[in-house]
Amino acid sequence: MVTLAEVAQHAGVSASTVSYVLSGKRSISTTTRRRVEESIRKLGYHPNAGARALASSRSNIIALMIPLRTDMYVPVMMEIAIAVATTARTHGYDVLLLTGEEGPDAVRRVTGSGLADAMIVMDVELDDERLPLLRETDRPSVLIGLPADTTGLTCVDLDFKATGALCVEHLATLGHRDIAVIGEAPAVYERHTGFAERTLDGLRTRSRELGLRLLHRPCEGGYDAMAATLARILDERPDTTGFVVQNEAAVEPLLALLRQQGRAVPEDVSVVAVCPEQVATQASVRLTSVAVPAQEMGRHAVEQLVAKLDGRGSDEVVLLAPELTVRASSGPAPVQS
Amino acid sequence: MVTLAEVAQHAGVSASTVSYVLSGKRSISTTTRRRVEESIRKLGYHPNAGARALASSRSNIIALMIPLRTDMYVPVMMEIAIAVATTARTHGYDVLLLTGEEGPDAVRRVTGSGLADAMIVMDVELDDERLPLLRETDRPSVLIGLPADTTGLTCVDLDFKATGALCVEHLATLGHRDIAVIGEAPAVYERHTGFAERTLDGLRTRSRELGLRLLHRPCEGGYDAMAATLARILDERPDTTGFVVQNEAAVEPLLALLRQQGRAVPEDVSVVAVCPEQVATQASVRLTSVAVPAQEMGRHAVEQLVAKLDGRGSDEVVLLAPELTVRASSGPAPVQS
DNA sequence: GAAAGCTGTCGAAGCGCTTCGACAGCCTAT
DNA sequence: ATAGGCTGTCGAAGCGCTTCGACAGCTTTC
Repeated sequence: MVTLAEVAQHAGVSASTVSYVLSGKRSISTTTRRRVEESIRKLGYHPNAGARALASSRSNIIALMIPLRTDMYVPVMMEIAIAVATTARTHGYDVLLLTGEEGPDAVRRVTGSGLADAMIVMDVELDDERLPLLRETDRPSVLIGLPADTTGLTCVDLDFKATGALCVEHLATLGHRDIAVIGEAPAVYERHTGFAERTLDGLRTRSRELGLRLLHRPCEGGYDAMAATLARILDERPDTTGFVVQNEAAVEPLLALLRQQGRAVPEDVSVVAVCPEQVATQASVRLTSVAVPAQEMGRHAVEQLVAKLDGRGSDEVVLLAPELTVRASSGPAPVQS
Repeated sequence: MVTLAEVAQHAGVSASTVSYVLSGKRSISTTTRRRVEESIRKLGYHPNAGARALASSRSNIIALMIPLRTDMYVPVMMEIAIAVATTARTHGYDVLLLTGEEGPDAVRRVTGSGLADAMIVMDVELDDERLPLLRETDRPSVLIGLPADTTGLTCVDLDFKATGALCVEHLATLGHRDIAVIGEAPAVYERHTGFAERTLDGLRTRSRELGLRLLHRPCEGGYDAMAATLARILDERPDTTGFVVQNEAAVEPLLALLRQQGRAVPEDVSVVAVCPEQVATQASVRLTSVAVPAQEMGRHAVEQLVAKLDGRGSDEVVLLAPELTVRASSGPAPVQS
């Protein structure tokens, strides 16, 4: 391993000079800088991460806590993770991958050991047990998601309430009066994951305002679960003509079932999905949808964090505005028979 | 931040004693050990990661390079990543997430800086440019995937050649003579990703041995692409009764199209998929499939790596045996008309 | 032309830990 | 009783870097 000292010797300067060339924290003459940079290149020098962290008490690592379970939104999680990793790199940070498994202990361990300078927490529950720790530590953090109480926290998320409202509005504009919501698996609601409840809130509030009838049914992914759920919905509300789906794994089964039952999309029923773009465009009917802006969320979270680490930035909640893209799965409600 | 020295003082012992309690590298009397442990608990001590890394030249971090593109196998990647992270934790390691973006430079940076003790590389291409670096560095590494030349490398992967053979055998046993393979996107083959080519190899070799007719067509995911590909296949080989699908995003579209064309699964045509279990069980027809053992691959990779870091273990290629699970999408070939 | 201010460089301290050698105190074997 | 061997503990060195204060050699200012 090449060390700073060796570079210094090779360039004929002191170690501190090399350090300052690297960090830019003091001015260095152009000639010296060039000589040092040349030596660094020639020797293939890479600063030792441990030594750096020890001396500067900065590890240049951002911790990312992802959910352990993979019962939902896997591609979204992955996209966020990748956006976080690439954005972090552009700011000189690396990303440490933590699973939710350890729970609050992971937070303690990471902040206590100085392993990471800051952390991003995904899959936040409404009353998450990690929140008190995040609030009291001096390490910056950003949540992707929205807990019940956001005081002293920085959050980034899609505005799911507005998303729900947007879906309902779209269907209402097309003349639909009876709308069914096919939601995430029951476990997701039981866990009080914020986004699911907020979407529902938006759906309900706006429906009421617009005088629509709304029926919400959670649904496991997969064909069989969807079949049962759909049967129930059509039994309870035979006049349903609008569907809002917030469960990737239910999208394709729903379309298949509707087709099978002779209900044409969008002529007889309209479907609006809340899902990644890829799912919407690759489905068997191109779906009118509100996209989950995974990449933007990841990027934004890192940028907030870097700002905080640089002493800029402050606690705030950023809710990204939803955008509804009209595709082939929604159209005017059929004329009342 | 609580330091080792403070713990030592609190427990009335020297710093080195505390260190030895923590590492277990020298014997410590039970009474002392207990006293120290008590102090650690009381003070909420966490060893400083940087200092540790510097003094021991061990960071206790494993780097995981995941592919940047998300054009295939996202859930598999995620499952591997999570398995790696959780397995690593049970051995006292954390995981650093690197995207393929930086390419070979990431390898240089990580090994040069001592950021990670070892690395796991996913999405290996047949002639990957990171391989020379991995071979010459003294840091252990494990590839998930199989390059063309494995000398001096440790690899874990599903035996995709055997997987291909297994799919063909299953269909042959059921009496199918004309088989079509719906593969990954063309880009995947152009990139010479090992698994795709190896599967194809297995499919072809075994077909030849069994006297079957085999047609391979790459396919982008999604409904439209699948429609075009299927039309082509049935045009070229109208007698096709067996399908092997190796592209998650093509599975559901294929089933929908077959249904739409009045080809019943499994009465008229059989479908065998190479995909994660979840996809197979949640599809609109429960799919006969060979599972990609993502979790096992991740776990195995970490265990190999830990063995190497402990001075045990050696270079070897481990190909996991494929297992075909018969479900509802395959059955006897229809009687020749 | 002396005081004051810059600029560019250096030396040394110290970050918190691991680990090596030393050694005190005790037990066992002769 | 004494040499030798264990066991448990300590002190000190050192890992490779950052950063602070010092200062030499300039330039500017009145």
